[in-house]
Amino acid sequence: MEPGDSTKQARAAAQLRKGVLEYCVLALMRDRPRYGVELLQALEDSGALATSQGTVYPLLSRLRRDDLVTTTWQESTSGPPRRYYALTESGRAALEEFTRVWPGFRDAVDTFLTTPHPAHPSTGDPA
Amino acid sequence: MEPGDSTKQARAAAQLRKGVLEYCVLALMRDRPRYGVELLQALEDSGALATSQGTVYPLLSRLRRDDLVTTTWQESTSGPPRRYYALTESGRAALEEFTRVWPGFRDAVDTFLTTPHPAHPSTGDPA
DNA sequence: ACCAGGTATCTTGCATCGCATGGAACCAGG
DNA sequence: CCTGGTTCCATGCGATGCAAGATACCTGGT
Repeated sequence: MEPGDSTKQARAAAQLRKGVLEYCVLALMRDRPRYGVELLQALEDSGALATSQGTVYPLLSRLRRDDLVTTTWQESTSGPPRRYYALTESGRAALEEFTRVWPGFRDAVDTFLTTPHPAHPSTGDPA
Repeated sequence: MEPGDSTKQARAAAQLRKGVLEYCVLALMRDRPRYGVELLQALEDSGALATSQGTVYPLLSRLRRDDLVTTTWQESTSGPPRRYYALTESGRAALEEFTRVWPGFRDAVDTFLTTPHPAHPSTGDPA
């Protein structure tokens, strides 16, 4: 890790991932079942959401525990068998729910970051 | 709580807030010192980031502990004195850092949610 | 003087989450 | 047999949002 920007950027980005990662993983399974390392690589390719196995596998366990995904073992031509994760109906519903909520959240953050916040015209004492 | 959407929406939104709240609070202090209840109301007004005192005050304590904000007591005309929070240089730097990181993160999530994810053309076994 | 209500701040305990670390299993090739 | 690559998973830590409760100040009514 370079000591220059990695510290602050990593800190901000790490907190940012919280909660969003779950739904990005669900989104990755939307059109096709995926297996662990594949998800890891897709997140890595996105840049801003790169993470580690220690994050993804417990996350996948939670998704399975909550019946958002089902898994099937499938043999591979280049290594041990892979566990493929596919969305259940609940998983698809959760993904759609998040897709509905996300724009409002995103725009709210954008507004906070870009809009000036002068003295509130109708709140606080005018003194 | 209505059993329909509130549960899922609340769940998704709650996880979403994690990590972002800190920087939205810093953003609210960018142009003017703020006090606790004022921040709470501003977040409430935004809709998507509404939260409670039990979230904001520990957050403000952390910001002060990490020297991202300084505080000054100021008397009020309508109640007990207020503790106003103002950005330090570190706090302003952290806010700017987040402002730099946020667009990339936001766009990455947008891409995951809106882009179809068919079989990867250059990854995975071609079988 | 007394008490109720609104304003404002802060603490405690809980559940959850990202992550570093480490380990285990399977397969191919030397 | 043994090394290396691939894939999976569990454990423990630190940080965070949150509900619930406690404390204190000020104003106004009786």
